[in-house]
Amino acid sequence: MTKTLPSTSRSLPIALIRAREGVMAPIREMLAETGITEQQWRVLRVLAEFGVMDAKTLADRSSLLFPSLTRIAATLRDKGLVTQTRDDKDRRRQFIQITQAGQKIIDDRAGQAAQIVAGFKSTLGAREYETLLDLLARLDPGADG
Amino acid sequence: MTKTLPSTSRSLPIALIRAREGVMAPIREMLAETGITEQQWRVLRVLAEFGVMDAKTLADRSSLLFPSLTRIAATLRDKGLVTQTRDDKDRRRQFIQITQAGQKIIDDRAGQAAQIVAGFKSTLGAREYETLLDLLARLDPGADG
DNA sequence: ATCATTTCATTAACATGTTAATTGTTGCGA
DNA sequence: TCGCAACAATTAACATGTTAATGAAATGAT
Repeated sequence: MTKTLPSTSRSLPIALIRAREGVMAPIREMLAETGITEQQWRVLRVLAEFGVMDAKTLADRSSLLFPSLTRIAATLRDKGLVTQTRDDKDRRRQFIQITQAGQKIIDDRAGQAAQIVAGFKSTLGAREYETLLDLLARLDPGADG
Repeated sequence: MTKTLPSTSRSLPIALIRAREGVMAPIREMLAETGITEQQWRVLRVLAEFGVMDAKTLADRSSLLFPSLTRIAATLRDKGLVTQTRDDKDRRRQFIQITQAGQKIIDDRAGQAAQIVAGFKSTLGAREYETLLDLLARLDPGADG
């Protein structure tokens, strides 16, 4: 027998897109005031959390493809929000570090961003929020499970 | 007190991105053989499910922004997969319809796509799969709830 | 009828997603 | 040492995401 596709209204890929749009809309609105994009914010957040790291690790932790990170890092460097330095031991490699200006953006907006996320958590309820994160993690092949 | 951001590993936006990547990877792989993109596939699926419709409705049902749909519709028209006709009553409007060639792509791949989705459903379990769709819908401001 | 407003659609400009090709380095084995 | 595979990073090329500006057509008030 031939399986039929689910109606688009119950399609998992489309549901993921719409949920992401719903969550990102207020965050993008907040970030618009800072002049940086959602992806640039993600990179700065990872750098703020883990400190200096090589580009490959940064791309992985930011969930960005390498070509995207190349462009984003150049943009952030031009804005003075990160610095790039070559590894003297292995000159193919590059280290990326957040600057004070970059850290200030994180510090200034972290509370606001946390409130937005807290809003969604209270919308779903703390218990279902955790359930959602667990289920999403199980769709990610990069995760443990 | 100031709330702190969740660790990026438990960030809802990042979890949504990674889950979407996990789900889309095998679908993109399948679509690569057909020469159409994920978004083009989404447009064709909506047209196959609902039939001819105006561009605005199509953009909405495909979860695409209007400028994106404009380009995608032009691409699909050039490939002979859809037709575009002006509304004689209101010449601003445009109707878009799937062609036989477009329908054939859907018919040829629908089973394969359904199997991929079924794989995720069995990974999570039918019950949790439905729970996930419900939770995702509650993050979408466009939905009812 | 005329003008301002609204609506549908396209276009522009820039950033990112995605795959493939290319460049510069390192390391290893013949 | 030479040559080559492997790796890090960039660049290229095309498609899409996103916001803003613009064009084109309908609507409504006066």
